[in-house]
Amino acid sequence: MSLEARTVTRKDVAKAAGVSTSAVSLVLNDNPGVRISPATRQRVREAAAKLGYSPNPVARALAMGVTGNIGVALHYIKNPFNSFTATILDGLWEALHEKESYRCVLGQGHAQCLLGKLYNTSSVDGLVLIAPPIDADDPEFKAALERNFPMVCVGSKPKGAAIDYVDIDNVLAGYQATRRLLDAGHTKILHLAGPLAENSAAVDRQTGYFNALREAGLDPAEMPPIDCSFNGRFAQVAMEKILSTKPAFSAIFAANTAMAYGAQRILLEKGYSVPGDISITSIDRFPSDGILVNDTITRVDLPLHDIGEAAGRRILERIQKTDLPPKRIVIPHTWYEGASIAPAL
Amino acid sequence: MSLEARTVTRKDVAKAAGVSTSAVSLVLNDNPGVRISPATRQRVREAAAKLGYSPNPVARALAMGVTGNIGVALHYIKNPFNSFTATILDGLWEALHEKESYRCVLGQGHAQCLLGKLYNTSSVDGLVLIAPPIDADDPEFKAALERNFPMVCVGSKPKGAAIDYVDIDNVLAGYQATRRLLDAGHTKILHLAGPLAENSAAVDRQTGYFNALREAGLDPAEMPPIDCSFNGRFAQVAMEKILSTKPAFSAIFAANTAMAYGAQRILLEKGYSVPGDISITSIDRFPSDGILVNDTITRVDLPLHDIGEAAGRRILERIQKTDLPPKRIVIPHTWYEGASIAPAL
DNA sequence: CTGAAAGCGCTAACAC
DNA sequence: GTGTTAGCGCTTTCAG
Repeated sequence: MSLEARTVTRKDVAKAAGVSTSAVSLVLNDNPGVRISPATRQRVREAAAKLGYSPNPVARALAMGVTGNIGVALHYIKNPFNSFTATILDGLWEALHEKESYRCVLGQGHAQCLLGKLYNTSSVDGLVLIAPPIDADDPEFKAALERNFPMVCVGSKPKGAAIDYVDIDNVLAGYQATRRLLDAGHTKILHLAGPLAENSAAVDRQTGYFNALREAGLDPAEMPPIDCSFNGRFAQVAMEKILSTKPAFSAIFAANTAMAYGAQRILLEKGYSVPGDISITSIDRFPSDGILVNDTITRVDLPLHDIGEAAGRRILERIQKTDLPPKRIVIPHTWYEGASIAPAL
Repeated sequence: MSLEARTVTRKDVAKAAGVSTSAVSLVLNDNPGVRISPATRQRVREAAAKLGYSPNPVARALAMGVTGNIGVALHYIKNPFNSFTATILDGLWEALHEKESYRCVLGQGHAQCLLGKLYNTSSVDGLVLIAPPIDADDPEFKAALERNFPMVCVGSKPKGAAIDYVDIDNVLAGYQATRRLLDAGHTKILHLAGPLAENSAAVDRQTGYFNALREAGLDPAEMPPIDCSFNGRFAQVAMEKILSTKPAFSAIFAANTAMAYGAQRILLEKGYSVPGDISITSIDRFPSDGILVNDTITRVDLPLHDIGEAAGRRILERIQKTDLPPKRIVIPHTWYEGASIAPAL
């Protein structure tokens, strides 16, 4: 009897109720197919209640081989809980609580310890990877994939991996954002891309951009997209550099709004007007906290909550039936008409 | 050998390395005080690496009695991941990853299952309660408290509970927000309070409001605060009702910005100008995503990130030394001068 | 220095 | 119907 009161276990309940320990399990788990006299049930329940017994989830997990929690791998190095991930989590959360109540275990997302720390065979029953910065032949990732460990990717996936993948149609989104500018008469459209090397969404959006240009008879090679790493700062730096040479564009398609705002900021600072001189489109969402935001950039709106929800439902599905074929789940997006586009001169 | 490859265990490693299973543990855990021949160590490590062995965390947790993860109880019924909690989590996260890498287990926060589901004696090593809607004599809560189970409250705490509590000085904040209006010459100040019945922060802010009024020789009883439950909608409803009778106030102190914006919205709709006709102060923060927000309400700024960080450090401390006396941790806040105050006429 | 053995608390198959 | 028993995978004491 140490400082902390001894934890009450099945044994105590069994003794108190005058039954065997397994009887306790059977009663408390309402094990179907096993019938126990109502009198016994009653006694067990009472004893459990009186002693304040609740089964040790760790022991239970060890015995049953399931933990009841699913891991979420966030990868944003510095601030994993921005409003982007938060909205996804919110949707995920909702899905995970629809039926049984799974818990979310949040894991650090540095590539190396991503899987090793979180997954580890049995600490979680499944894994939701939010825009994972892993590549397809990461050994841990490959092992998990081969073992058929339940995983679903959100918003981006390791190149070429056969794995569930939830996202919008990024090619379409990139196409629409570009097309909108083309329709307004713009022909010189600068594309601020995301991290093309590691983010499949960035690549897809760029593809959409290329498609739209080609469809309009323009040459994508004329103005190569700029990799700003989905980062507003980088976009600012890039813009400054570009503007220092005479700009040969009248519009920008930024692959996310952080870059869009970064670019806009510099444009305004340098005396350009938006959309007067330069039009902008983007792909992203806003924090929907009911706070009034300066909501001006015309864009594809990301249904983050829905994406999270779909991911949640899918991981549950996959935990149930571990041998489902990998599936791409496309969430429909919408278009938001802001005030960042003007007709080309 | 079922569909899923058999998981590789200590035994396999032991066999492969030609040692006993305990030797494996000893080597892999770098158990101090136990010396093992470098040759053996080497062989064990190699075998483990080759087999891709990693210890089962559940079994380990059961054997050691610690899980390495800390539970976070969110209570916002509908959308737990708003930018408010996200910012706290972000700070918490940072603290939890400073040394060893604890994991966060997120739990549903409905009062009943809050503790029962999450805490359960050994599924988590400690608990961070974010503005918990529990009361001090909830049996589970009391039991945990008595057992000295590591817990810390953030932003609000069960009335009268002897428990660690991290927050700003809400009385001071309420005082400052009110005082600022008084200094501008306002004497009829409406207070939109939070859920006074269950949220200690709301109560404290109200106390600050009362203090400021009294100090100025005004009678707090003249215009009773309105409980809007920290909710923008409720604030809107309340405002409409109040405005339908001739408003007898020239300023509003809203205990959070959701209410402030809710109130402002109705005021604008009804043709009042802010701050022309009505001045507003508040206590809150904004999403700092680098997105341009319409940042006009003058207010006390909530250092949410710092609060989360402090909570993380504290829970770690408390896990280490389980018998620390309960402590109130006050995080300094700052003042943000927006544009929502005009001198009283 | 190494290996055997006893749990951690729970579940589930299997006799009684 | 009810109780006994053998693990789940790991740690750790205690002999060898």
